[in-house]
Amino acid sequence: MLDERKAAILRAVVTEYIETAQPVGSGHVAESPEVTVSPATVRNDMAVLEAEGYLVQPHTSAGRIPTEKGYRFFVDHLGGPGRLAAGDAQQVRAFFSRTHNELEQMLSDTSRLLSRLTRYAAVVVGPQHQVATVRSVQFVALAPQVVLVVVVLSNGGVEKHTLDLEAPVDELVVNAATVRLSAHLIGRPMAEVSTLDILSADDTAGLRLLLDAAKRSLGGEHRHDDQVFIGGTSEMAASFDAVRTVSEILSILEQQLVVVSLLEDVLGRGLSVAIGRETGNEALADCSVVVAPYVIDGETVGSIGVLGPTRMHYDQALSAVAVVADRLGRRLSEG
Amino acid sequence: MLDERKAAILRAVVTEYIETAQPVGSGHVAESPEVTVSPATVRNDMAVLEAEGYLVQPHTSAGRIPTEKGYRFFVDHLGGPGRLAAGDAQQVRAFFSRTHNELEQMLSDTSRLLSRLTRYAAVVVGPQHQVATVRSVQFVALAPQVVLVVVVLSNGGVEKHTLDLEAPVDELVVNAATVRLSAHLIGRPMAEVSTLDILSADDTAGLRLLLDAAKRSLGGEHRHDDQVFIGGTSEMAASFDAVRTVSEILSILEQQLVVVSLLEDVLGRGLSVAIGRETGNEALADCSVVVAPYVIDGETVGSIGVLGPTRMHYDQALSAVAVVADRLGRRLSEG
DNA sequence: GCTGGCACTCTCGGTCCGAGACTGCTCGTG
DNA sequence: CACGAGCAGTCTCGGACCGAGAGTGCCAGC
Repeated sequence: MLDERKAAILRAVVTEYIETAQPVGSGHVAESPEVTVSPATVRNDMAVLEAEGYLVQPHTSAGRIPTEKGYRFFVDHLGGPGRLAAGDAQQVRAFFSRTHNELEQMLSDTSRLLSRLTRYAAVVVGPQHQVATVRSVQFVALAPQVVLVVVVLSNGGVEKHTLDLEAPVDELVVNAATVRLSAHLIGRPMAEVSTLDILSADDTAGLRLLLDAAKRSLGGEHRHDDQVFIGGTSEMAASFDAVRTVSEILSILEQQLVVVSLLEDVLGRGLSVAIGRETGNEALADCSVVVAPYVIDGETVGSIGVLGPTRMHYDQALSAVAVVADRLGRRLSEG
Repeated sequence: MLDERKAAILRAVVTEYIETAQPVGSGHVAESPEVTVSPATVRNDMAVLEAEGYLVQPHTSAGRIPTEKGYRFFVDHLGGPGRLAAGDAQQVRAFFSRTHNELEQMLSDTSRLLSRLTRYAAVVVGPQHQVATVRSVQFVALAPQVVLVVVVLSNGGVEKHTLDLEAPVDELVVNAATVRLSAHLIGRPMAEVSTLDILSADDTAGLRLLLDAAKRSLGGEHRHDDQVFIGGTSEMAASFDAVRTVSEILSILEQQLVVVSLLEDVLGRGLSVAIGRETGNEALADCSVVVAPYVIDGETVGSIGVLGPTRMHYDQALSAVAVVADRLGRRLSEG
């Protein structure tokens, strides 16, 4: 563990480096109000901090910059109170009290809000449909062998699946399927669809075909269906200085699956911040990710996060993400 | 108009500059097989081309680079045959013969395909719902004063609108609205919704309220609802060398409205290529946009395009966009 | 009218300082 | 003996300088 003075020095280095992106020398640290000793003493401590892996020197006779371990200590032990600036808090309140017509529109706007607040890229993973209850089910024939099943959920979400059948089905069968599935599913959470016993022995082959396809499609692996909304990539780009880096990060962000599993990994590990390689993604070595889950009616159904450089304003990002996640969850719980 | 030799010289400059991103000198041009004169002669002609605004010199005693006017002439008069490489053509065929379950998934994948083919950012604007015919209409109550109207279209698209009502409506009214609107709308194109006379004199106030809200919402300005799928931003980023530029372009791409109107502007002017400032957007001064409409059942319903640096491989981009637009339209026409 | 030749210009990559910013170490001091 | 002042040493950075290379414009000759 670090003694108090070393912690103060580490904190000064991290905050100044985040601000200036320049290696920080002992002189600057000594000027910090929290550090009351002379530069020479600071130098001794910085040498220790380097030996213990919290700081590195880009080259001899340069200042120091934090390592991942340094940021980690900063985030874990030196984190500020994390209050949102008054103006920003006001902005969030205003945003969520405005009316948002469509669910997707609102989630997309939320990612913009979050990126505006933090000036980093923001990711919003839409609420899992699993926990929402079903309000309506309908089969619609598009072609003789193609039927669309449309499910409307209590949170305003709509899920649709195209069913490609092996045999043509009749209009009557399609209607029968609608009636049958509605009876079983309405009022129940989506998650139950895979456990339901819908078929009965005297159903026609066509009806069996259709219901079976619907059950497989609706109950299947849903990872695939997660909606992801990403905003603020332009702001994110501005905080790096190599096009190469930006391009690699964009490439990651374009792979929605990767983004979703990234967020869930981070959440799963019980953390809400992943720094550099902690993200588990080599291409994000220069990035940090701040994630928070959001909760609807007591259930964790999705997550939001921001992605920025390792030299991120962690306290601001943490509080922004926390507040927005909280508000979003509450807003979606209402109705 | 340019005489044949000057045209050949311009072409050589443009192609080499596109390849190397370096100013092109008279020596290189003279080595081109299409140019048979000596460097000295080339120099004279290049001076003329510069005076007429087709080329510029970054500084004295450097080679020349094309101006927007130079690119424009190149695209208009010097464009190659524009055949897709065999491998790429194969890739497109394979892509469109694969099954794509959901419409949105397919459009999103199409933008990826196009960006992979061209190595620039690709934009796909989803088919306007206006021309598709309605297959199903349903009202679903979410809360006493909130009703969702869900419309399923013949192309597999689903449109949903949240209706915030001034007064609570009854379940019976919701069902009545479903029946009524279905009767009027099924089998007709979406566009007709605003011209329909749905209400009759003896309708209850609740039904009037609901149908009226639905009509306004479904028939309203639909610009807002255009679905836009953007892919390949990472590849686009890699072709610029200033982070600042990349960030500005990303900022444009994040504003979907701007992107849509950009594509439509370009189409509207009867062009399919906009070079630099021709895009009408100052932030895209270093970019060019190649756009093609796609046609479903004889109607132009959407457009696709790529966005890259002004020093773009125009012939490749043009052919890729043309082929993909054609295939996409055909694919969506089938069923 | 085209071309070879030539003088000129401008960038680019290297080298070479000197200034500045740090560090590590040593030694005096409370 | 912990701290701090002082000092020598190191490394980067920016500017000056220079030569090589690339390219141009012009001119004279075929």
